[in-house]
Amino acid sequence: MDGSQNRTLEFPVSAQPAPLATPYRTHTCGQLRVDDDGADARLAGWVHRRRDYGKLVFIDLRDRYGITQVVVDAADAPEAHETATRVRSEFVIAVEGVVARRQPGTENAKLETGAVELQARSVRILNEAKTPPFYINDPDATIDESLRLRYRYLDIRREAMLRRLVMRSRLVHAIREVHHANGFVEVETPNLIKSTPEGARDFIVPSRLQPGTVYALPQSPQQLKQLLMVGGMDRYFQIARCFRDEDMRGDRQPEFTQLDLEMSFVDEATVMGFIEKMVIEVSRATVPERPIRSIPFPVFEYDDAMERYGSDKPDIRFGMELFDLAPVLAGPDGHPASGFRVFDETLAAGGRVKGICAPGMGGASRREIDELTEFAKRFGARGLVHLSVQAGGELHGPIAKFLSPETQAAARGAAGAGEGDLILVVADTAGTTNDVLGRLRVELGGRLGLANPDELSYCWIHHFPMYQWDAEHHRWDATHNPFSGVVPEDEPLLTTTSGDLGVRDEGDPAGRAKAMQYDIALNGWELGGGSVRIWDPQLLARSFNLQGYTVEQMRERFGAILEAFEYGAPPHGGIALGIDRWAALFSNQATIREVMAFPKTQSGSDLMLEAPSTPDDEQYQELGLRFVGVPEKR
RNA sequence: GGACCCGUGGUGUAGCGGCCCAACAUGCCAGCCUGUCACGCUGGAGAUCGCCGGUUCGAAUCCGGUCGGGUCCGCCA
Repeated sequence: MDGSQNRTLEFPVSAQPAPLATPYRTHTCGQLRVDDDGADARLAGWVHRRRDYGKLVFIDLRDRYGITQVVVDAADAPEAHETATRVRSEFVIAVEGVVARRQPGTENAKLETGAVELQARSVRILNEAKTPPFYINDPDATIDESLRLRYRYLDIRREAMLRRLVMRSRLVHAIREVHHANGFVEVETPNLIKSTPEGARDFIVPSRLQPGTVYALPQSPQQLKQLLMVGGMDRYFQIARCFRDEDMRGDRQPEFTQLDLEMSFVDEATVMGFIEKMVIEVSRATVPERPIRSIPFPVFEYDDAMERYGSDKPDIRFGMELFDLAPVLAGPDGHPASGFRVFDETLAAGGRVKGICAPGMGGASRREIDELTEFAKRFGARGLVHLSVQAGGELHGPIAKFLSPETQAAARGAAGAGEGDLILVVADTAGTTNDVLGRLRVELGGRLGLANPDELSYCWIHHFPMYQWDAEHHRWDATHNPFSGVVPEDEPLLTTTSGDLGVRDEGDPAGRAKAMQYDIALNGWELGGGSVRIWDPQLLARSFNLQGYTVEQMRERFGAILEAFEYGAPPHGGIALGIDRWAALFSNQATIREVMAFPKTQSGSDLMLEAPSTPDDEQYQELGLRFVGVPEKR
């Protein structure tokens, strides 16, 4: 997908129309063709490479659109030649001359402009350049990422980075087109707002006009878009910047971009239907070369996804589903009687014994097995049982001797395993078992190369549980979004065992309620999530109460939206998709940093601007601020 | 908050207790070259091995700390 894998064309970044001619140039460096033979032209750009033959100098001139070879001949243009010998890599120059078809046999098929060259009449140095700290003209060079970030403006000159940003621009453009074509209105919402609890820590901005108070940066425009629905906007979208003060990962930055949208008078099917159509159109417009694996997108019940893939964002480009060993291990009376105590005891205690089958890994080395076991333990498993399938169907492994031939055969059947395969089994609580096997599945899928890297495999996961029990605070916590609606048939469950909403218990019926919550996953990443909201103020209050908010806290934190809902809120629902993740997946990058112009490091630094920094005295004064308890640094 | 990995001329790597005041490639500088396109040839400059401290007769190499970057857990949707 990326430049490093395809070097037939250098800088085929953009085939867009040329910009208007300017005093510096008549054409771009990606534009000239045989048809221009004999024409006068001016080009301007950066010196990609210079080849000096003494009396003859070649300069590869580069801009965003491509590379054109400039020839400077001392015999034809002595002054230009003299300048050309002084030119160095990354100098900014302007060249005037005549376009000429190259001599037969000297054409360069690697350049789109490779059939012609610009024979210079004059060469002007617009700006000199220091020797760059890394290679700009070598697409295969590996460069330390912190160096790239420190000199991001140079990194952006590199083909791979440039094409990713151009692709991202196409992505956002396609999003806007599809939404406008479907009657959506793009509305901007403020970035200086009030804290809206969404689980993550807020970034805080102190107010100068009201010392002692702060704004919060939005974690998402969630409440604002719902208020737009109350405002009758009907169909809203925004390319919204969001801020969350949490620790970073390859797919998480403190500020990131979401496609945020909301629709009125809809149910789950309407919203998912539109989003699916939109996602398909946007994918085809942005990366037409990448096939979408299945349309319509597969839809999984949350419970089902966890059961089959051990994940709420399954990568379904390959199978290797988890399987249940409980039926296999049951004795004639239905009680666990495999003979292997760990399995039997786990099942008797209400846990799960499940496995996955790694095709062709039956010959895995001791070292590989240890690695996988270590992997499983890191995610909470107490151990990992491995069984390799021998030629006669017999299972080999440390615990194989506990299993009768009948049990072995049944296990092989459940696993769908054949000769040479490796069966991996985890016995633990349902949560741990699924989680560990789900992670193993992704890990092994990667090792075995089971996923087609070209495919885009979207799927839906919906009907998440409404709440998770928060033992520490003794309350129900919204699994996703505190505004998510409950599926109509579960509405009566939004109550407590005691019937008194003030008294909450882990066994409350509310724990069984399913949300009208849908996530969309792409190739094993969570691309986005949304829900049909609770629009009935009474029901919303009930839900908030289950989540442990008192009436006062609700007023304090959700006052605007609760009040708004008393003035007639339409049924509404929406979704938010991570643009950075989408772009990273479209360009097969492992981190969203690769599709952001100026990302931050894991510790939240901008290595180029050297942010964050200490405020100056005046800022402290104006804001009435003082840092206390900050360790001396720097 | 925690675990792990990385840090050597401009860049990417090698060296992993004395053979190293550090090697290779590329870049850079100078000279030569009229058809190259990762041009070629000749010559040259350039790092005390992130930083601080320790162990040792001796440290780029071992240990501790620290700073920076990354991956992951927690956190986060």
